[in-house]
Amino acid sequence: MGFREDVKKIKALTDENRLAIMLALQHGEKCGCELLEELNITQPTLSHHMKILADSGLVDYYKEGKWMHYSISADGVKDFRKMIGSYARCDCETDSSVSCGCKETK
Amino acid sequence: MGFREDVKKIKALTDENRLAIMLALQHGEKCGCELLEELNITQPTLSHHMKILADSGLVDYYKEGKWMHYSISADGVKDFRKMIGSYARCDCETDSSVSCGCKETK
DNA sequence: CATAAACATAGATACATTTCAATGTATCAA
DNA sequence: TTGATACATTGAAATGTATCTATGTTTATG
Repeated sequence: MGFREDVKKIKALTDENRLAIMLALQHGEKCGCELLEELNITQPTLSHHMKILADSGLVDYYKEGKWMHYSISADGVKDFRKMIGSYARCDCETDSSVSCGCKETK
Repeated sequence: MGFREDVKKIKALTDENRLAIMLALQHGEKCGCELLEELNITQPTLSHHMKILADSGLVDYYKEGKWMHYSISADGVKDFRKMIGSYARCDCETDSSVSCGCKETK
């Protein structure tokens, strides 16, 4: 099975600074230098975190002049929550009209 | 702010074996020795992972004789998804009837 | 062109995580 | 009591991650 990609995506949210960044972007896009002012980290460290968030699909970005503009990806967070829901759920919540996606053993 | 607890919980799902365990428990409880047969890991490694999942609140357990019975915590996964949703969401999804929980700056 | 601002990359350090072998503990059965 | 099963704990090795300083790149401005 291929959980590797899912693990990689979930790891995007396993850092206190990255959680703070997700909240900071929740009301619209910001550039790196704005985020830098809110987070007590250095610029290379921010660059590192933004790369991880962007790679996960949770954050979109575009370059304008010398600025990088970051924002929450609407599709990214939607897909992310759906993926999380496929692991963090129990039988009593299963939608019986939909295949559970697992192979019945025995 | 205290993201530490949330990071700790999210880390519960950042391991391929632990994702496999969550799926394996999705249709009801299992004991450790059953999980051991499905996962190519040693018994101490399983013990390690189950402790992490139990600490996160995603998995419940009880001891019966020499067996540990593990199961998905319905409340645990519900709270987990809610917590994830507080970070993995964008403005366009915000329920306008509810406070966003952030301090308006400027 | 020279300088400054915004960002990326490289390398190093400190720390965390996963895993296993070895060993300990608890429970049950003969 | 002896032995077997299920599970936990300890300690070590390998690997991964977060962070910084130093430096490079790109873009705009004087």
